Amino acid sequence: MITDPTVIDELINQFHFLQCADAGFVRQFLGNTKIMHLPADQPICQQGMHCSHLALVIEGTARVYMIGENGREITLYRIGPGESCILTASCIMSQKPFPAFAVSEQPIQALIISTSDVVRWSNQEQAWRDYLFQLISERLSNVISVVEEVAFRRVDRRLAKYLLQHTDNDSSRMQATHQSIASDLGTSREVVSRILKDFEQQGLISITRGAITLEDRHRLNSKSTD
Amino acid sequence: MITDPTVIDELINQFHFLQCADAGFVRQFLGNTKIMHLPADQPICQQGMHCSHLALVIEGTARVYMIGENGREITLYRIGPGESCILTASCIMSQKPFPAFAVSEQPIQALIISTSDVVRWSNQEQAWRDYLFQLISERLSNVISVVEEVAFRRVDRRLAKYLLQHTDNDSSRMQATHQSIASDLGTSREVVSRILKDFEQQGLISITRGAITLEDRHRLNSKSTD
DNA sequence: GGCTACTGTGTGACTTAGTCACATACTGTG
DNA sequence: CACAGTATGTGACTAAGTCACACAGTAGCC
Repeated sequence: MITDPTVIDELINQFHFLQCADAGFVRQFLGNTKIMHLPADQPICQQGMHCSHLALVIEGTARVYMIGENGREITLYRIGPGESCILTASCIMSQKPFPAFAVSEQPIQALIISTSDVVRWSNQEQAWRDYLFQLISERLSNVISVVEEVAFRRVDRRLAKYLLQHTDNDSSRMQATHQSIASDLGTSREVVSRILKDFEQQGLISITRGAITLEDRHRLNSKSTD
Repeated sequence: MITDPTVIDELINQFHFLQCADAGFVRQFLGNTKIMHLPADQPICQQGMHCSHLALVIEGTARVYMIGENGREITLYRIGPGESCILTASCIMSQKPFPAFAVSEQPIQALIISTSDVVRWSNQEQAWRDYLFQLISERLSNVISVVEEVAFRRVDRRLAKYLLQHTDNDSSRMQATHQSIASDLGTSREVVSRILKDFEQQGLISITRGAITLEDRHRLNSKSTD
């Protein structure tokens, strides 16, 4: 049950479907959900789990990833504000176990919705339904582009792109260990270390423990495309 | 418009949602769809296309795959009777371009539904909606398991599994070129050829032009798991 | 039959990736 | 400053992908 009008305003602002939905639904929605807080680096879903709730992220991010037999990881996608762990939704709608892992990265504030409400509302309110479809579709194309990456693209180019995407244009600096990068890309730490070292020797980046600074975004960009 | 009562019986039998749906919807459904025939090896969707129709497969199969920069292919999943090119549905619901390719493998007989009907019915009929959610979710987990395969599993083991999955227990023979196998697995023809040759030398299979016969399913199975 | 074009397969040499077993370096805590 | 814990570096090796080209089976055609 959510009552604070400031919070309600924020929610309506962030979750577009609440703007399109009719007033009765919004009332019901606010009456049946609650806000949850979760610290950073907490597991959210385990592989094989059955999901009992759907979380809509208000603040913070979560990472959804798989673990291979060898212990290597690969990130499927991240969930940010306004999004939801749609794999959960997908599991709810198809009643299958969750095929991956999810963990909070930053502290998370999220709306919690019970599976029964998820299903009920999807039969009742078009705005909610559209939101669900939208998210699942989004994730499907996310995951498909992950397939493309791992199946076809060279690690050095993927890494170059990754560095560009994870830094601002001005600061050009990112906090990350080689292991965390490897886990995102689905490769091994040694490979990342070697390629980074190579980039450094070419003057594209500079490396310090736990952080990387881009020195030549332009040349790095041409590396990433070929 | 579909009127033939035999055909209607078959459809209701094959598409479960028609059994759950109310009579009015079924009437509407049959009134607004038509049956299409497509020969084998015809392109269905191109990457980047906007989908104008959804096809529900009655008979035959289609393959949904991606092509990498280098020309290599990887199969994301196949669509069989009772299923639908749900990527299309996903594109329809999220209004995004199609991120892959689809091609008929065997001759296809399919129900054609316009995008507007897809959307309209999803707002109107729960059985149809559930069918869509179910399919998209299914595909999402399909594609996720493809990620797992390519990111973590060795090609020889994936190939062993592939051979077992694509042969009956009794005949143990399959028609396929090394290239077609490579395109399914997302690797290159040479790699498949070499591994197959290796399997042959170990007495697990025998190879003839365009076909493979399994000689020792049991040992092949232990190869596939490790 | 024999010629030809086409498709399918084999192979070596080379590059890129991933694995394993370590060595080494940095950082915070007491 | 010593220590434990985390982060990175490196060589040797295996697995996978690329490239160039050889060669074998098949079908059509005269």
